Amino acid sequence: MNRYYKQSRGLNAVDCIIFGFDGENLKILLIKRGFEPEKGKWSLMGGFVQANENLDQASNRILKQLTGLDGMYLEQLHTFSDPDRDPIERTISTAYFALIDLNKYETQISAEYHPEWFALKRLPKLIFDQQEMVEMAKRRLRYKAALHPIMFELLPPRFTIPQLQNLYESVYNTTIDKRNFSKRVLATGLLIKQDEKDKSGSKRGAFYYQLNMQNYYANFQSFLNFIPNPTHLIF
Amino acid sequence: MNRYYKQSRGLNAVDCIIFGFDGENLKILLIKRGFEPEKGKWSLMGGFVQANENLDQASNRILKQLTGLDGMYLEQLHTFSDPDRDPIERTISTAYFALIDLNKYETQISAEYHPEWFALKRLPKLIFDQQEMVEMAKRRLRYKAALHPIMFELLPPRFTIPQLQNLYESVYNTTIDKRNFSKRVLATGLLIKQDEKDKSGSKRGAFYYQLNMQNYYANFQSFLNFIPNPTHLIF
DNA sequence: ATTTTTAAGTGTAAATAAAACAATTAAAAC
DNA sequence: GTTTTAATTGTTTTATTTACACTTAAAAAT
Repeated sequence: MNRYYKQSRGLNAVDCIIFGFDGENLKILLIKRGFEPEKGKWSLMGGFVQANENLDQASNRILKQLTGLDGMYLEQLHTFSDPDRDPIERTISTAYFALIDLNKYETQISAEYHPEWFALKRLPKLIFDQQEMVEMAKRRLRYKAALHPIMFELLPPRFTIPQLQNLYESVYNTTIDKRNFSKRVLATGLLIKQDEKDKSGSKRGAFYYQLNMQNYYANFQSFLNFIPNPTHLIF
Repeated sequence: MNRYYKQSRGLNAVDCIIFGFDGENLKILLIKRGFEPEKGKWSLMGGFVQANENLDQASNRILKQLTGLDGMYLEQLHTFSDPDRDPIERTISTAYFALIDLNKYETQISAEYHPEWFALKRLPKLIFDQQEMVEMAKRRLRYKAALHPIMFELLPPRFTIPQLQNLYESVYNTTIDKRNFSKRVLATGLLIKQDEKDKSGSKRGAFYYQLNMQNYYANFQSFLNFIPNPTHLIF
């Protein structure tokens, strides 16, 4: 036997929801779709899965193509499979969500896709079922970040506590008491204080911190609680 | 255009990890695979996705075939996609995990699959990458049940607090103080005490409770905390 | 009938964690 | 040197979680 008999075959694709943070707003990276149907419309970066690769490899390949970056935080989100989600032919697409340090990303690498960052609050209309993919990715990010220290993936290697707090506040659209916030994050043992300060945000300057990578990997799976009242937050 | 050009097409399947609880042990339902390759080996219940259905529909169809049951708790888990995971031809499989009330399930409905319940601790060897699927499903169940009230899906409509505690203890392989446990579950407002007792487990008998369905659906997305010290539990 | 056995049911105090709250300080700008 | 701005830091109060043991209902045994 070299094929299963009488089964319908289709295409498999991946679509990537790429999150970045510019210090103000949580954003996602969109491209202008380069082929029909819906050519020229805003779209998630995606592509077909090749015969010799799995979904993780496909999404990594596609992200590298667009951003030039390797080894970013990448997580399988959900597989979308409505028979008619792609009008051309049946295509089952697995959505991945990626977190990148927006500063590392260089536009010129992928000029052919005309990529642009859009604030989550001001997304353009997306093709197919990608709106739903983005909604799910937002929910997942909020869910996961309430419990695990993944937000660091959106920041540069050196960051300040006020920057980190801004990020949390913007993802959860809330405000957090800064005394309690800094107590909490420092109590995790994940941060190492640097000697230098970031002077860009204020006159006094704020000390840089770096991740303690050892503790980071060791504690990644344990629960955190950065967000006040997670009991009452609905995701 | 009526097809994408020069792309490789393949099969899509679903595989179901079906959990049940017999009062003692957490179990999963396996079948004897009915076709080659690996015919006659223990396997998850699964099947190919048809042209006119999405993955949720496919998994529901397959679960109905095996158990005769509709509308059980069912959640997409992860899509497994290594190019050679199925030796016959490329098949990308999406794993679903299902929670059912083991009492509702009737063996005779699906005699052709020779299904059997196996305690998680004593699983037979499974085909392909299904071992990995089961591992992931176990992790997901423990993760999710620590935060959301999904364990009720494994119990009959009327259950006792000691039964519920047994279930939690067996899923987390731990012991919980019964005073604290009952305080916690009653504090959720999810349980309605019945007049009758279950006399099967003890001389004195334990009062039955039922889910308050209104609160159940309303609070499903909020976090719970049934498990002592979730901060220190590693999933 | 009385006693024994078994698991169900229940309350309080101590410890820990989370929330509320405001004054001081570093450094640039003027 | 004075002003301005945001960073930094600690304590008190409140809420939650944990630890801990005796009483009771009901069947079974005598």
